[in-house]
Amino acid sequence: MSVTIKDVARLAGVSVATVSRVLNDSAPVLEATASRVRSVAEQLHFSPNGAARSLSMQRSHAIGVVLPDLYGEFFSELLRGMDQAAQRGGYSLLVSSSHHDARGVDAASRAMRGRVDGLLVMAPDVAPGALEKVLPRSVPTVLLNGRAPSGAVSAIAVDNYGGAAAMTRHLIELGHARIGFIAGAANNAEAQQRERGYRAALKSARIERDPSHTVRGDFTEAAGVAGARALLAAASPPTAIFAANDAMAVGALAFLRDAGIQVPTDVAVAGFDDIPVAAFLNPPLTSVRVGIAALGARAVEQLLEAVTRTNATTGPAVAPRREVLPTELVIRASSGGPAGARIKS
Amino acid sequence: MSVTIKDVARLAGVSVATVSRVLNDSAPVLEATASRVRSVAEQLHFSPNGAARSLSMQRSHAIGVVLPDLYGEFFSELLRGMDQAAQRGGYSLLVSSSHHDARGVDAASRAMRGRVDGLLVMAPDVAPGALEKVLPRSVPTVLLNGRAPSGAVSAIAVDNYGGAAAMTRHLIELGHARIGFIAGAANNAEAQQRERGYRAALKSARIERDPSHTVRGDFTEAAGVAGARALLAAASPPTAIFAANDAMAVGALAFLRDAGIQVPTDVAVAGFDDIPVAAFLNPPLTSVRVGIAALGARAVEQLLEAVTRTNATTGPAVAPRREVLPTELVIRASSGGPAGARIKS
DNA sequence: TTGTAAGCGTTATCAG
DNA sequence: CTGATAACGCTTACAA
Repeated sequence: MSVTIKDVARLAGVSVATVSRVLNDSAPVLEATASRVRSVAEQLHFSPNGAARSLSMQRSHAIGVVLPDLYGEFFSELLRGMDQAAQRGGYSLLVSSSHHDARGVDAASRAMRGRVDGLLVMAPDVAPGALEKVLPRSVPTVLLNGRAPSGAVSAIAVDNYGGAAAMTRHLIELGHARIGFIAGAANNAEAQQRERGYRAALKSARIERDPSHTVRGDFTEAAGVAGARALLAAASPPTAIFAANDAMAVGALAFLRDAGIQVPTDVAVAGFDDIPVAAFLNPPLTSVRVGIAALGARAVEQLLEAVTRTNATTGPAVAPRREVLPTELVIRASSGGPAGARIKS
Repeated sequence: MSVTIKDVARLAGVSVATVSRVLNDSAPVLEATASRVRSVAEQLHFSPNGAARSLSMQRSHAIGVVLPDLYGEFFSELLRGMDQAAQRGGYSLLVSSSHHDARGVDAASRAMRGRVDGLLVMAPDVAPGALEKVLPRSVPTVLLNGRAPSGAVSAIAVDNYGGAAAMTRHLIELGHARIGFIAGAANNAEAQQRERGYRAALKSARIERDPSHTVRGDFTEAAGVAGARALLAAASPPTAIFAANDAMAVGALAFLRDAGIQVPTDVAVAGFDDIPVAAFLNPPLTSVRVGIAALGARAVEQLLEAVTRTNATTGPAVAPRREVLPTELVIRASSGGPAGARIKS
């Protein structure tokens, strides 16, 4: 098989303990011995076995990431932020995706037992109760963008409610009274929060909500196409369309173009997330900026803090935290607002 | 700490060996004993420690993925395909990104030693020689979309050359003689191959290449904006722009819109990769379809084949393979071609 | 059918 | 400063 610390020890004429000490410089070693060890290790292309290391040190320097999906620019941004923060802390990412129910999350997190020092779980479509039941208590965990669970687990999320409300207000201020909403899946926590924000803003403005002005999608471009089509078929079609995420807004824009409807002149369009491509769309998409990569990075940082604070023997020793990241309105041409403006919410 | 197999054994009144046998059903156990063990394991929420398991079995059921970057829809698609294929085979993904030089790849792959059964390395901007030197010979490895290395390592790639040539021909057939090219980074293998395809197609058509019709980018949207701007500032500006990837094509489209230039009437635009959003752009983007997720999946499958064939004691026992995936031209409105056509190349 | 014990490759403790 | 050796948690002969 592969070359082990024993091989290095033998060839260098020392004990494995000494090799370990040299390579980690965890204890003083005669420079003569040390350099001999180093050169042998070099020649043999030795690098320590991670599994053995994890087992012995009770630390894997890896964190597990459990995701619902891996579709679209949102997730690559999220992973990018996570990976950066992890690498900064000397950690790697063990990724597992397409877990949409509690059982899937359970299976994924079990499979990671012993291989990760902490868990990042994003499961917007799993009920908090069910979720909490399957989360391992052996490693620190941070929940991402879900419903805040009842119990003692840390969570970080985006201000979905506030962002959606701010966007809705923006459209209202632009003079729109009939604002269509392309919602996300009914059981998706983020989708629900954004929808509540939309409704609340309408209510505050004393605008009665037309039920035919809300259609349900699933966060994909195709759903945006279908959603826009449905909204415009309403008895009194909306003059603005707010999609619960950017992918659906992209679909809406595509539909409107095909239908020969001008944006924003005939219908204004807005999205949520502000994925990188949003600024380059035609027209550029007004959106709610989330700072996706920053969200991922923050989640990792919070988790790593808990990990390093967690003494292996005493168990999780850090109070669960709940963090909500603010959003910012980014106004571009698709809404017909004062392009370039950014409004913190 | 966490509950181990010993705890289960003790509470069930059996030996750890029996617990192991029951949980993996690796040997016959009296049903009475078995169910007792299972129920104790259940109650204790036991799941085996992965590191210990890997160490003992010499198999981690994880594969390492070393990437240059994690930016844009290309990489989320790629990871999606990989994750799907991995999950199908009972494997997880250990991801490490932003490795642009041989040293980075070296560090990443060393860090994965003992934690993964195989390695997927994408390093288009690392010279094959340098790359091969740092690749571990202890685990099977598959190279993704790089230059084919000299030696004995498997590789899988997309037909960048053929795809780019086909796209260039498409634009020529549409009547364009001045075709601008927004290239990728000079040291990026994929970018080079695509550029060679573009040049070859021009040559075949006896079109003399205007040096000012090639500008260099870096695969980002911003580079596409700058590239389009530079091309249109040429003494005799091109009537078509072919960007070496879709992200840059997106940037080009954005620039053209801002400049009030009609696509495809004034200038035709084409990209490469056919990322999912391409079909929803305005206008829809003509591109070279790569099947990004399929590429990732295929890479994992090929690697897994090598992994399962690799006997732990005899070392890699599978002949290195080289696979090139075909591309397909997807013609949409941005090139002004017969929309909906798909041409295999 | 079950238990004992020898690894797997490191790190860390304890003598020397 | 260095070497034995006991963990780490699991699997798997080998015995019984």
